[in-house]
Amino acid sequence: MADVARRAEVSIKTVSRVVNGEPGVSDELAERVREAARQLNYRPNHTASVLRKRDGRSMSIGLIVEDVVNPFFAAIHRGLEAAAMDGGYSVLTGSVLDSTTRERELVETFSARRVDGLVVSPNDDLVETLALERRNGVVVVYIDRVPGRLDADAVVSDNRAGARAGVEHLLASGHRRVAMVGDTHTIHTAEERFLGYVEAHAAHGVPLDPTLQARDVHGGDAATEAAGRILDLADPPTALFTAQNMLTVGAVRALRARGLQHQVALVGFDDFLLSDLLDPPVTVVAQDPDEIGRIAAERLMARIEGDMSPPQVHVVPTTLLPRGSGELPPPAAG
Amino acid sequence: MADVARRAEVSIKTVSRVVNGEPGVSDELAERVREAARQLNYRPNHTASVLRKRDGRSMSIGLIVEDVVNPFFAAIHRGLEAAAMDGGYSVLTGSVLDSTTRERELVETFSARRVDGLVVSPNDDLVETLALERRNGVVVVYIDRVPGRLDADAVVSDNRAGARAGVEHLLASGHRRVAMVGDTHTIHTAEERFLGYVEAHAAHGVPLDPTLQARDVHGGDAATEAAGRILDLADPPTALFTAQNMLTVGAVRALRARGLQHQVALVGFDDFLLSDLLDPPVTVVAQDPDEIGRIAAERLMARIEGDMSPPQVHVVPTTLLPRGSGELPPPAAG
DNA sequence: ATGAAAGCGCTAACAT
DNA sequence: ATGTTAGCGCTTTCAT
Repeated sequence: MADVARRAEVSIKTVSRVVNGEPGVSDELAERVREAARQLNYRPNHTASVLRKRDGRSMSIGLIVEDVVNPFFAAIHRGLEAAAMDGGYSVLTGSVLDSTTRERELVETFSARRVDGLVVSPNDDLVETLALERRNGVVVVYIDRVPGRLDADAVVSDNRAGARAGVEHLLASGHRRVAMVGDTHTIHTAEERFLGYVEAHAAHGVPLDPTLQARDVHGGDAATEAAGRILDLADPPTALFTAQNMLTVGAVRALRARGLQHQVALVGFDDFLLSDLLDPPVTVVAQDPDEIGRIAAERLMARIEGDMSPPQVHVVPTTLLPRGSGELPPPAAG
Repeated sequence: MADVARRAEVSIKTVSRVVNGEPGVSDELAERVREAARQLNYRPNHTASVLRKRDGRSMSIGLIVEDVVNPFFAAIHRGLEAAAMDGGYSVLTGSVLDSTTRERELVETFSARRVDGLVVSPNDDLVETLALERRNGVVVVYIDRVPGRLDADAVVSDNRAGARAGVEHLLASGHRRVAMVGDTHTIHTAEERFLGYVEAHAAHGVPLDPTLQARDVHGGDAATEAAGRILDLADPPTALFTAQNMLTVGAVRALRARGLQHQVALVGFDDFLLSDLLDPPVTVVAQDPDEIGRIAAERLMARIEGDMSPPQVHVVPTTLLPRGSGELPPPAAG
């Protein structure tokens, strides 16, 4: 900036005014400054500007997700990025990849870089860590999970209602033995989906059979195995409900391996690419991850800009997409 | 930092030494400083540190891709992030989403934030913009495309050899009319894959038929339409080669719509989730995007740290994965 | 082993 | 309308 000032033969402050579009500079000087900046290929140093500014906002936010390759999180990322960019914010990203250490590292790194806010899917450990950052003025919005003590906004799918709708869809067409494959039960989201499964059964007066429930199943391979075990039972289910996209894919493989994909019905939670091209096409309860990302960004920006209203849970509705696998009828009663 | 110094009753410089693990502080003082930092919940201000430091490296890099939701770029993102984190770098991300304006904005934003380097898949316009940034010391690595004038490292799949292998796979099993659906021809990558298609034909002495070539096809819907048009020809192809993952999916839809998925062979470039679960399973030429991301990060970090060797193209091999769709034989000669 | 002072690129506060 | 000076949080340089 000093170089530009020298070249344009004005004071540094005048350059600052022109660069930031502040009033009080004559057209002539402004043009001289712009020309000098062009010649020197000048780029404002945003970080230096932040350092000096009164409110010190860095106009950047951090997104911490389990894995950017998971299409659900990738879509959240895109929704968030679009909204953030509209608001003038940049996005730092990090994948946790099941490593608690890495999670902490990411929070610390982003914090040292003075992000104005963080969007995270928290486990209860992390909520503690985040509490410290928040005392330093970092704003937090939770996605995909609602922490035990709600100390900040959270944006989640309507997990319970969505799961309930999916399972009721099966029960309504006559299924009485509906198995469930669910993720780690300490994850709030997984628990909610399980409750939806339970509620659907209660609503239809169908008793629950614990042998049909595989919980704490994490990842596609584990799901293939778990679904397989249940399908191989002496008294097997006539339908499956899988509570997460990777689990659904795992279950499809298990059904295929047994040639049961046209006999046993399947409803999955969370849509995935090509689900409509499988045989049969897979019925899913679709989430709206783009929207989750967008809302998270907007809540975060509102908070950064001073919104002090009490923390809220923002619930994004889900949509049941009947495609075939969920409409297979139960075998004629024997 | 001043607060910590006051609390520990030492000078600012001593705090700085402790925080940065520099020698020359007695154990006793160091412990006092650490305790004060803990009590005050102190976080070093990385940006201030960068501003003052001699070499002024921000230890951050920017990744600019077309769309973080595309699994190919998502995987690159993950590979890049993992390697960057190992090297102590943070990652800023941005999706271009087919907008040239946005592309420029992202470059400027990242530049103003003083990233040390950028990883981008460039179009020729952008290469100009980037040249300016590079004069300011920003290092660039290209991915997925090789620009006309090679002024920086590039990391790409072996597009030509991969495409050639895929098409030869079809020709070797007797196909003589192999159609091609390819992306915008100004994209270097698309052009290379087309050349692979041409080379395969030359190697097998099979003449090219321009009516079987749909180029400049962008996105899944366009591919469905383009593949459909070719399949509806009076003298249709017996096999398809699709040069990008979205195009492959589009072609699958076109085949399905006509009930031809078991008659017309299909080989796609770039693998995609569930390609093995479709009916028939889709034969693909798989890329290794994780590896592309990793190598890009490593080249970038080496350059940032002063590697001045001439720019190089790093070619990542591809793998033909025969799964079924590519092994459908041509109909018995009539 | 410890610290005081200057200054990175910029903006706030106050001149002129 | 334009400029001067101080200082953001930190590291460098140079003392002690």
